[in-house]
Amino acid sequence: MEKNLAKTYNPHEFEDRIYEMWEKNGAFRAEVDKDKKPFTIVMPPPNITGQLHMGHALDQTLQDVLTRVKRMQGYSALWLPGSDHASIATEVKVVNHIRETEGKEKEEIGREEFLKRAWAWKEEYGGRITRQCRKLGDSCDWSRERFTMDEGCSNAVKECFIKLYEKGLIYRGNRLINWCPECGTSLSDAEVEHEDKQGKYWYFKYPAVDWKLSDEETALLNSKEGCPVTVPCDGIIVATSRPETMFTDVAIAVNPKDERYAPLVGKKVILPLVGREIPIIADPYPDPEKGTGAVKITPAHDPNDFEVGARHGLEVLSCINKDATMNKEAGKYEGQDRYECRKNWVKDLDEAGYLVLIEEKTIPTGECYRCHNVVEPMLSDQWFVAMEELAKPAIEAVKKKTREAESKFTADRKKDVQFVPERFEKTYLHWLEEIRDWCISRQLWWGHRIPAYYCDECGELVVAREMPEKCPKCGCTHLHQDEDVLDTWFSSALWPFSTLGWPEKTPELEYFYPTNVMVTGYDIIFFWVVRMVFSAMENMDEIPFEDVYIHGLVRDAEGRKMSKSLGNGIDPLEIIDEYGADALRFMLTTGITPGNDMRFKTDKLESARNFANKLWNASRFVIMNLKDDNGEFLPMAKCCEDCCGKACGDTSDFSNINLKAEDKWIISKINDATKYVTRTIDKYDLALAGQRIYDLIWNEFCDWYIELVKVRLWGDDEEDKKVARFVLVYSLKNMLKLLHPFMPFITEEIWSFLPHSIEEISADNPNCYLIKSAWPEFDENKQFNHDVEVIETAMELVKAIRNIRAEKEVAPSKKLRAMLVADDSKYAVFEAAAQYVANLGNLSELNFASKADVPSDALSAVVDGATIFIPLDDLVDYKEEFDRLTKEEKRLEGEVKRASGKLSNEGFVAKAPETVINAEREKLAKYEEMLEKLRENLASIKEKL
RNA sequence: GGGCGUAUAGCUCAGCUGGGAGAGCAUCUGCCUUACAAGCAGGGGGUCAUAGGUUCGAGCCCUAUUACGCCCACCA
Repeated sequence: MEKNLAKTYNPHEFEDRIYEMWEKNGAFRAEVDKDKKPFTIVMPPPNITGQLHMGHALDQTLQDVLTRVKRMQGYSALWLPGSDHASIATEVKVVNHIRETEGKEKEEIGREEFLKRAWAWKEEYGGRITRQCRKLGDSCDWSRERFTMDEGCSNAVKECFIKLYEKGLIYRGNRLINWCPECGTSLSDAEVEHEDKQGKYWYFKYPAVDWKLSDEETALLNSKEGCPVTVPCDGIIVATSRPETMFTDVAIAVNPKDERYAPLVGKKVILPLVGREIPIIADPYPDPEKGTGAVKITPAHDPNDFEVGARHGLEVLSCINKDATMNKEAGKYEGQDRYECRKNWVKDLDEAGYLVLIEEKTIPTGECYRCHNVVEPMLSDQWFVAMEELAKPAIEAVKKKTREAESKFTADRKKDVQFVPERFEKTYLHWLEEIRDWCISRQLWWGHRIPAYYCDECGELVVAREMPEKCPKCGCTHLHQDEDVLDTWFSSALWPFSTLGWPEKTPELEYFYPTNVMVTGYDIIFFWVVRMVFSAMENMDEIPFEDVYIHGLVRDAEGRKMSKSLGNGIDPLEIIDEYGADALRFMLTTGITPGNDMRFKTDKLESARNFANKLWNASRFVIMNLKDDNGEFLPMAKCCEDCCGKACGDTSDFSNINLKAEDKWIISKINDATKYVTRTIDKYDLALAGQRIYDLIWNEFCDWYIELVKVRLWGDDEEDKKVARFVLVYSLKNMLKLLHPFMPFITEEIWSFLPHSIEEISADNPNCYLIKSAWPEFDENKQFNHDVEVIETAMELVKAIRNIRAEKEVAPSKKLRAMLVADDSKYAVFEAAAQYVANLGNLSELNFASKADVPSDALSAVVDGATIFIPLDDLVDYKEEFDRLTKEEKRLEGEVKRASGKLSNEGFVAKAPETVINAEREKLAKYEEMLEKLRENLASIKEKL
């Protein structure tokens, strides 16, 4: 029975099967294990509203790579999955769904029925997302899966809310908030997106009430350059981008330092058409340089005006309803939509002669981050978190000075949060330093209902976990709960510890917290990262994570943001169907620089898929050669006699194995790569790590080692065959381990075809799956210098021969005769290299010779320490050969010029580090010698021309 | 108004603390060489945005400029 991989790489044949095996065997289960160090990542919970998009795929693959590496390095690695109820986003979807399927509005079916449907939605779509995570290969501990509205998380929310309320950090207040008329709820500042929109300034005249300016005063008023309108003597002109708010203007403000308006302060004007008289007040807010220098004040519809109003004790009148229609303050426009009213109102003002000027302007406009409708500043009773006190520890947790001062003394746990890349620290700090109170109540049903109760009798407010039996003030037994729910980010903010059991003191919380790294996109630093940090500092008195690894956005091939409206989104599941999850993962993790956006190009995917195929075939080659005629794995080298008796490659002790130079070479390459990959992954440079593994497998193992080893596998030396097989398996296994975090499926599949040691198939590891295998070990001292030099010298010569072949268009299959003229000093190296050169260069013979023995018409190539000659008999075109050598001469001349230029620079010799100077001297000597030899060859060819 | 990012081969992008410009794709040439045509071998292609500066030495550090992009911000 042939036991080998299928002929072609087809990820669909094994990806699902392997994932099932992992899950069945509890491979991702992370235990509280005091003998191991914990490593924790808590997954940013995807919303249950939809399906996985490419951003999730990137985010999760990064986390999975990190988790798998740490798991292999012996940590108890927990990647905790979950999903977010996404209050507003889900509610919108469920409302639409009910409208479509039942033809009803949510108010018609009532809160209770609505929530039933929302939970059903959650069951359906929440499950879909976790299935998609599995397709991606996410190695999360599904037994610990959480949901932001599950019982534990809900308790955490209540606990936190009550604690903050009792400390006075949560309060209820009537303040100006952002209101989305479409979603019908308040929004936090972070949920409002600012965009410059094309709009207008309308300049209106507000007529004077019993006053008139003198000619001098009028002239003074119009003395300012740049004022777009001429101000009359009997009224004031103000500009507004929102005329529909005029109904509730309560004053006109001018700057007290603005001399133009000094005579008018204290006077009154008439609100056009409305007829109400309003005062002209002096306040520092208006900027004399802008517009006319006079500003209308509408406290209920503008945050600035609200403050001005408060300073002057002005009335707060509102003319816009929560559905963005006008109320009775708007008089005959009552009931009209805000924009319809604007149109009619401006028209009427114009006809009445109050409209002075219209200016086209770009207006900064606030939009709802969910539905992108224009947000209305609105006075409303809401719950707020007082941010000033909470922000301080969150700032300290990230600021550099803290880190430097404390890191020296921290034993195990870090006290500060490190951003990767560091620059996002600025974004974070800036936002936190300017933060305002957080409006956390939402006029929605889907979410954590605010744990506040009101007495129906006396109106007393009680904040408690459960509804009180009776009012503590009046004893009335009729209470009702606050109708609102909390901002969805309130529960997300507790995610790093609520998922581990807080407020209970669970062993998990003790062991896995603080988490090690939070992986997320820069687009939710404000929404989420900031709030997790201050929530953790407040509730846990500890940071929530040590590192924040910020990644960019996945854009489409043209660099546009993927979005539903553009229809340019790419479904990760479709990509997996076409290329396999491994290819997608490799593409996502190697094509990026931390913090930068990436473009989704299919050529990168193909390249990753081809790489998988390459590995597949190389593995097929290895496995193919492991077997004897009976289809059994052959007994292998010494190491294995102690364990499985097979070519398990499971050792790094080579002392009893008679390694050949190429064996040592590939082992040293694996050591180099392992060191490099370990180092770069520790720094979150996954792309560099992935690239190195790619090079190791493709360029070093496939292109060279396999080719070098073939002749031995096909030879007669049975003992040496065993060595070759052993090194093949050893190399392949270590490469699989390095690659496994990036491409878990294919590596696991190949792994299952390889022989394993007793340890690897022990009871502890019954399925020998790679996921529990150790990260490769590397030995700093194991460099095998001489042998490595032999192989690399051979590689140089082979390349030179191949170059000659290609340039002269000699068929690769044609055997060539070659002569090598080597320097005495490196003779031994060339002697050892000769067999490899002959094999890979496809030479019929390779003789060592002295220059005198070489025919003068031979083709030649110079390498460090030797010249190789290929007598081509009648095939030589001297002109071509002359050109070829001239080209090479120019290259060497360039090298010599560069090196000698440096060395003749006094400053360089005086100031550069000695090692750099010596290296440069050696290079110069080498290239001068090579150039000299080449010129000799060139001269003899020239004679033939 | 503040803050940040990006400009390197035809395209998409790497380039770690300054010490001989790289990859993938595309392109050209030759190959079905018994793991792989999703492949093998060889080649061509870059004044590292511009201008200064620091340095023995700059793609990398500093300053300014230009272009594109992003984020924050209560200018009527």
